[in-house]
Amino acid sequence: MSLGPLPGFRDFYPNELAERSFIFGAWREVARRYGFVEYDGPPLEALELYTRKSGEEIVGQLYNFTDKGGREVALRPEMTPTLARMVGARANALRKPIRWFAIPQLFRYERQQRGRLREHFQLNVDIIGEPSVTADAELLAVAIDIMRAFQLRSSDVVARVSDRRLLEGYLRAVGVPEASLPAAFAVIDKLERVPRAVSEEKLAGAGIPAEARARVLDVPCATLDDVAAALGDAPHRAVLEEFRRYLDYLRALVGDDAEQWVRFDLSIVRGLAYYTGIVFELFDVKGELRAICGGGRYDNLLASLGGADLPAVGFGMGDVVLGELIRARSLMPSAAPAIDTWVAVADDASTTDAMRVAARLRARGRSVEYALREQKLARQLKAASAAGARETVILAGADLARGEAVVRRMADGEERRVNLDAWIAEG
RNA sequence: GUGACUGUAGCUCAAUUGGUUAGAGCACCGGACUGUGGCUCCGGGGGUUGCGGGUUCAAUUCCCGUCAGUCACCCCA
Repeated sequence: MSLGPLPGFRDFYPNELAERSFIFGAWREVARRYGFVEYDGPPLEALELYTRKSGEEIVGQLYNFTDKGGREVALRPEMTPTLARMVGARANALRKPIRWFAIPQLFRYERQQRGRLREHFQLNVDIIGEPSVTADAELLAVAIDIMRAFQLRSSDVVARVSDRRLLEGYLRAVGVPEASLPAAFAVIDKLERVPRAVSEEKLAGAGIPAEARARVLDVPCATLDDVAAALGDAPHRAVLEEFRRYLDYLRALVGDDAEQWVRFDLSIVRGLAYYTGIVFELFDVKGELRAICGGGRYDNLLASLGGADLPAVGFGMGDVVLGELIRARSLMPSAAPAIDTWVAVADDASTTDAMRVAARLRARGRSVEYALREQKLARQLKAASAAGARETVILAGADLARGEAVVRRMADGEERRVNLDAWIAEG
C-alpha cells in the first residue's frame, strides 16, 4: 500500500474507465446530433491566460508552477480562455455561428469534497457568433437531450433558467438600491442553503429597505408574470419578450414535456461573473447533489479576453456529479468484460494451435483470448466464462487432423462440431 | 485556507474493561475434477491496524501530531 493518487485525483481502473467512456460516448453522440464539432487545446497554458481577466487572486485556485524555461504556467481550470484564444486567432476564417464542443480535463487546486475534485472532465458546448435567443434555446436543448441520452427523465433532472437582466431589473423595480445589487445577488445565490433569517439580516446590513427585503427573499417563487408586472413598461420589456420567445423555442426543441424539464427561477445567479443574459443550471430533482450543468450567455467575454468581439452562449457539464446521479438512478451500464471467442486446447493440441486459430479469428476482427499457459480444460472454460466469452472453440489433436473443432456456446453449453476453416470464414 | 467527524485485507465489516500468532464474508489464486465453466467442498496468497511519536509489563483499543477521507464553511467548475 504505497502511494495512492494525489488528493482529489482519480485512478481509472477498467470498470471506472468504462463508466467514463459511457459518459463521454453519450456526450459525443448528442453533440454530434446537434452538429457540434469537437476541438481541444493544451492542458497546460500560460498563467497569464487566466490572470489577465480574473486577477491575481485566482492563482490560489490554480495548479501553477514555473517551468524549466522560466515560464509561469498553469493546468487549465476552465476551457473558455483557450476557446477564446483559438476562436480569436481564426475568427474571420471560421463559419459562423461556430458550434464547437470539447471534453477537457480541468484542474483546480481546492480542498476536495463530494462531487468536487481537483481534477474532472467537463463537457463544454458553445455557440459563438449568434446573438439571437435561438442559440440560447439550442444550447439548453442539447443539455436536456444529453440527460435523455442517459435515460434520465424530467422527474430526475430539472433545468432552472433565469436571466441576469431580468433579475437586475426586478430587484431595482422592487426597491433594491443600485449600490446594494451585488449584495442582493450574493444572498439570492445562497437562499437555498442559508436560513431565511440570516439572509434577511444580510440584506438589512446591505442597506435594503424592509419591503424590498421581503421581495428579495421571495425571488425563487417569482413567476415570469410577477416579473412582468414589476417591470411595467420599462426598457426591460424587450428582454421579457425575448425570454418568452426562448420558452417557445424550447417547447419546439424539447417537445411537449418542455414545461416539465424547464422551470423559471430567477434565483439562478451563476457566480454572476461574466454572464450577460439568460443563464441556466441543471439539478437533480431530489436536490441531493450539486449542479449537474451550468451555462448561459456571455456576449462580452471573448472581446474582454482579447479575442474576437463575438456574442456567445455555452455550458459546462462535469463528469463527477453526473456520474454520481447516473449511478444513484441505476442507469450506469455494468462494465462486464466481453470477448467474442475463447480458444481452448484439449488432449494433444498445443498452445501453438490455439495461437494459430486465435490469429485467424483476430484477423477477421473478433475479440479473442486463450490460455497463455497450459491449463486443464476445466480451467480454460472457467477462464473463458470469467472473460465473458460468448463461445469457446475447443481444439483437440484428432479433430485438428480432420480440420474440425468443437464450438461451445457458453450461455447454455450447447456444442457443435464444425469445419474449422468454414467456421472461421463465417465469423 | 478554517472547523467537525472518520481511518483494520482489493471491498463490506469483526476483534471482551487495553491482553497470545488481528478474524470472517465477498473477490483473487489453486485443488477436488487426468475432455467440459457457473454450483458445492477444501486449501492458499494477501495486513507495519493510514503514518509517526507518547502512556503502559502489554495498544487495533488510550493520548498527541501528521497524512488521507467525509461533511460544512470559503469559493466555484
